[in-house]
Amino acid sequence: MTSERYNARESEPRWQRQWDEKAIFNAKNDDPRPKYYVLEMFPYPSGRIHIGHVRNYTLGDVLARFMRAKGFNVLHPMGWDAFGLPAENAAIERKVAPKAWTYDNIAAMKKQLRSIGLSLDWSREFATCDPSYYRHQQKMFLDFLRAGLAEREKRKINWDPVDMTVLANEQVIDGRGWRSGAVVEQREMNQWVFKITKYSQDLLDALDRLDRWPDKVRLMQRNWIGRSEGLLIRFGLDPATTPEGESELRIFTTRPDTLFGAKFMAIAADHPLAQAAAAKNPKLAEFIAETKRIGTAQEIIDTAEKQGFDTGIKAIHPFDPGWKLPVYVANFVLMEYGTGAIFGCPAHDQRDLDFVNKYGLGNIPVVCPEGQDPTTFVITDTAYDGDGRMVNSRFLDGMTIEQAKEEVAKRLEAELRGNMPVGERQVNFRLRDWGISRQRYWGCPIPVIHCPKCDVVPVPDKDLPVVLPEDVTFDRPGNALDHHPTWKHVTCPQCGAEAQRETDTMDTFVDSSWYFARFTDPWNEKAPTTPGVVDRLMPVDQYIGGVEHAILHLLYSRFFTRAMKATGHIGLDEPFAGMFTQGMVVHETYQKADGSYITPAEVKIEVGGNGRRASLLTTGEDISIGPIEKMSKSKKNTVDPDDIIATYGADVARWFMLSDSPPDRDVIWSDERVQGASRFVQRLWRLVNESADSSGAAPASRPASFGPDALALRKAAHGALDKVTTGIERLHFNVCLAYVREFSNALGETLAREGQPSPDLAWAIREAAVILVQLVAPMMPHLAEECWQALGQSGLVSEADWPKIERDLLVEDTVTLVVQVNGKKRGDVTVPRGAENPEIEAAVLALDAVRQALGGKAVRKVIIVPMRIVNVVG
RNA sequence: GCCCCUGUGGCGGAAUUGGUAGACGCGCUCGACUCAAAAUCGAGUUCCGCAAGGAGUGCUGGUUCGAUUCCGGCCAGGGGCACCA
Repeated sequence: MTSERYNARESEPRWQRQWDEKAIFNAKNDDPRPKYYVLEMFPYPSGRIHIGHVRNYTLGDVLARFMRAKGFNVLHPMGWDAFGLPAENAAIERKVAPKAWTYDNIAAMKKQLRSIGLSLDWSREFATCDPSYYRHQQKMFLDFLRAGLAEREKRKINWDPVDMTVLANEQVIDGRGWRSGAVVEQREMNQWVFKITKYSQDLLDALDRLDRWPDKVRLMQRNWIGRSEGLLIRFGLDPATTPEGESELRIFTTRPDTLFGAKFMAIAADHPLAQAAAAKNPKLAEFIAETKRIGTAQEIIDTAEKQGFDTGIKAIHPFDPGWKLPVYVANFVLMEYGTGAIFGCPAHDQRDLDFVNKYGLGNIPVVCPEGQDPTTFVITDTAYDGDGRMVNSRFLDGMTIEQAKEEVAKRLEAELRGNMPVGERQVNFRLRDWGISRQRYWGCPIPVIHCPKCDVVPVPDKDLPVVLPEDVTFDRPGNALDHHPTWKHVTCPQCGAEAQRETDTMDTFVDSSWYFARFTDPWNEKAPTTPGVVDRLMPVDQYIGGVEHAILHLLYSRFFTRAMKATGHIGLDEPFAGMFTQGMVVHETYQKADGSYITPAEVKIEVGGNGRRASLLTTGEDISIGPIEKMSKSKKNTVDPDDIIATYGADVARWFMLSDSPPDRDVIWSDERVQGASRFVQRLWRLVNESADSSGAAPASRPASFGPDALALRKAAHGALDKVTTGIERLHFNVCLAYVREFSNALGETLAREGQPSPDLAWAIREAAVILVQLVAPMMPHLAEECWQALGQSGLVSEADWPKIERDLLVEDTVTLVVQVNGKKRGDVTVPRGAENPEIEAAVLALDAVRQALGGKAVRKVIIVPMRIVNVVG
């Protein structure tokens, strides 16, 4: 018997080397078995992995190892999202080249990742900053350009003044840059965009079919795409009040039913009509300028009061030529959405109501709630946006909102001004095209050349890749690529004239929008993907990552895959068949009396009768235990994966990550519980060794029959196997671990019995131990290998087939039914499996507890739920 | 403001399609082993009650033989979006 403790520090690197040498985790592209593609979001090589990575990759690894055991050709690759600003910041702060810094970080992180014991196919590893990757990205950019999926546009863009770069709308959070946190300014610039809006409807519709995605993520994407159905209406303008050359005002509305409640029109400050009117009205021009100035800081917009300025222009109501509506420039109307103009119906829109109340324009209710007398229905401070019947609306009166919308649309579609219908049904999306130009050095160069004669000229395929120069300096702010003395100066590929390279690089979200496809054949030097391969290994069956990428990365990837399909690089639309968003790792915070934060390592926790106390290890002074928060450097509540692995081993870290919380919820890092995981590792090691000892005399072949002890153990083993199997398939890892522990307790109890086991029990113990080790193998692979060896099993457990469930063992001969009287539990009754209802009823009614609970009352009804419960109603 | 999610012991959390609430673990209490500690093993641990028994899944109504689960209304916490027409 082994009394030695399991030594993870010695064991783990040994097994990692063995897996490595045998290359057992490498997927083959010509493997005939069904494939299973597990992917965790690849990391940015910041230099160190954090505990969140450990959780992310452990979740994926359990699935990968499980599916491999189930006989799938598992693709489980890893790479590096290696372009991005931190490398440039490091270059500025530490005078190291971005490339060297990045690759050093990759080497360091790879070493750390290996220490977790992940079953990754490292043969497919790549970094997105490598020309062998981004050359294909440049190729696809040119393909997109030819297909009309990439365009150059003069656009109002979000400028981050700290990072000195453009940000996509998605990257502006609360008016600030997502990375720098600086207040974002609006500027006009030439921009490369990807035409994601061409797929707005498709990206929306396909969400319904992504049934293995979290509802939450689908909903977020739905909202982000923001489809709204409505009516485009061309309002005529009163010529007497209108600047030369302007004759109509186009608005978009989702509420055409409220047209008779209109009190004003409002247009954006940068609407052409506003500009035209401002030409003759200095005060208006001043108002517009003011609005735009405020418009640069999102924070102020959010808190700004609704303001307007009467242009003097009058619009004509489409149903009544005599009805004139004042046209205001308003600070709450955006040029970017719809047509940059609205009609205001104050009675049924709070914002419009606030506006008219400020400028004294009044309101007329046109929708009256059911049961309310229309003649007394008045709106003062609160707009009514509920359901009801149309009132004060001429031919619409009495209709429902839906009927009125339809009627207005029908009439305005039929009415012509000039040759154009006055109304036109339209669908609007909130989604904007994806601006990808970044004024940065450390990114994928956009492969075009600006020629003074030929304009924008794509770099010819034969000249790809356009490689980043390495001799760059970061001595002044802005784009180091643009500052390079020679790189941008080239001749035009078409006419040979002196020309300039595009010095903008691509948003790093482009890099991560197709890496999953590249993993299918990263060795292909000629093309981004290989036709026969990519469609066999894609889509990703299970993608795992943080919910923070629910919109940006996932939506971009869905678009990019469609664009790749349109340009012949892939055969499918949706890259991720299954998506899982894992929770964060959080930790308590600790603060000294002066409010400064203390790291967990510096704190001693004592648990007494009156709760937990914390004190400083060094001085013993009292420390207050603060709220549980996301791990962050500023709160100092982080734990270092290296420390954890050095102290406890990777298996303990993995087991802990899986054990406490469901994977989609936050998990609280707690030292006590990590120690609990550590205890289980030792317990399992003892249990397996004891099993090996007590089953030494087991017969080589399966006994013909089993005694009650052996049978009970076998039932426990196969029961656990069954539950863990379905648990892993559903990603309910925390529950799986509970079943594993339950089963290990059962094995422990069997082993604790006195005396030498009989041959059949010895055989059952061996079987149980083997199954236990296999159940644990996806979660704690190193320990499992060690145990596998201790049990004398051949080969590696990482290569073993998943055990076969003997379903006969899951079926009991007798069934214990809970007995209730009037819904309250009063006992139970055990009957033979397949007993008939009258038989059960008789047995139940014969119970003393039942008779007592009935207290002499007659039985009105007996409800029997097969295999579960009997309820006697008295 | 709009949309969504989540509320179960001291704690993390279990609980097929409505069918024994609290699996499993952490912590705690008591005991065994030990000179002692650690480790390990055993017993207990939702609340009230000596017990019999009763109450109990945020609160409150409802549907049902039966509700943590379904429906209505509140309350609390978390997340997403936002002058979006």
